[in-house]
Amino acid sequence: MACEEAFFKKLRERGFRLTPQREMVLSVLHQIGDFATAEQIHDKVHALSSSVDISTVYRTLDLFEDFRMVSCVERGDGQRVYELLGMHGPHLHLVCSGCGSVMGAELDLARPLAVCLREDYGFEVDVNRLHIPGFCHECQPVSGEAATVEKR
Amino acid sequence: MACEEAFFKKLRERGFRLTPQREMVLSVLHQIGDFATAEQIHDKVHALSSSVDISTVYRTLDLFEDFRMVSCVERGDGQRVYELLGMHGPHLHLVCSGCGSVMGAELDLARPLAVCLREDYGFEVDVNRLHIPGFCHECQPVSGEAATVEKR
DNA sequence: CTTGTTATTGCCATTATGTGCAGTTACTAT
DNA sequence: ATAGTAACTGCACATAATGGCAATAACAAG
Repeated sequence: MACEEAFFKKLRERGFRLTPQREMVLSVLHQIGDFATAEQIHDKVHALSSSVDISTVYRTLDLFEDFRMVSCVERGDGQRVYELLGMHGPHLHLVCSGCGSVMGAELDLARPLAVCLREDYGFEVDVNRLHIPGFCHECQPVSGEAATVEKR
Repeated sequence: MACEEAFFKKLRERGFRLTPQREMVLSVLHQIGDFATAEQIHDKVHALSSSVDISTVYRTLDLFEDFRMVSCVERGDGQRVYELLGMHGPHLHLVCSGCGSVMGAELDLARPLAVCLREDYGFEVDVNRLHIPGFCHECQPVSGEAATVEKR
């Protein structure tokens, strides 16, 4: 695939190396095509080559994130999920605190806020990494008040 | 302090109990008056009563968060810091990916975005929990391009 | 004050993720 | 093709945070 070639080239240009592990992680991400945990990714990579360690998967995902190839969102439960960017391109992540689902949203919606924060606070927002907590349509909090605390 | 009394009352109304551990955590948060990690908080609580376990501190902070007494932000390094709300009231958190500092910002700035997301996506943003990654004034990324990946 | 109920705690095991290091291997230049 | 160099990996271990559970203790009612 052309986009992968381009990525591999960019890797090498910056002094990184193209290893089988990195190829496999990328391929698995492609195959999954959706959000996946590091462990799910590792499972699939492990099926291809059983000696690949999960720490390598983590490091690879970090690298891909630096390269804006994948983005990572913290799901409601204490686990992170990784998504291959690419065709969809970068977008906002709406993370539902109720069901843990992650929805993509138009990135430009955050632009005005970014401008405000730059002008008023000198803060340069990294919109790519912005993820927004709240409740999706199905999980709307009961009544108008959010400050209701439930007993476990 | 009046605000603490009010909180304790609210606790009891909802069937929670007022324990010395919870009092101590609250008092320590007050004393610190700034962002602190769970471990920093635990250290200070431990000085007051040496048998208090760190898991209790975590659970207490979670509870306080549910009650909107504290808010928690994920700092750049993989650690979370907790802040006592109260006088400052809720606000946006601007988290610098460079130095890890956390800056407060006017909460209303996020309102227009929240409205968009509600109308276009049926997503109810939890502005209290919104924290925004980027770079503070001191840590502005070099040149205009953010996609530069450095070798470790 | 005594007693009963059950939220809470401390302890310890477990999970998810990150790190240090020595051996391995992708790439570069000969 | 060969050798040199430094990025990368696998392993073992470190760390932050969470969960299970029996013992404890806060609160309500008598």
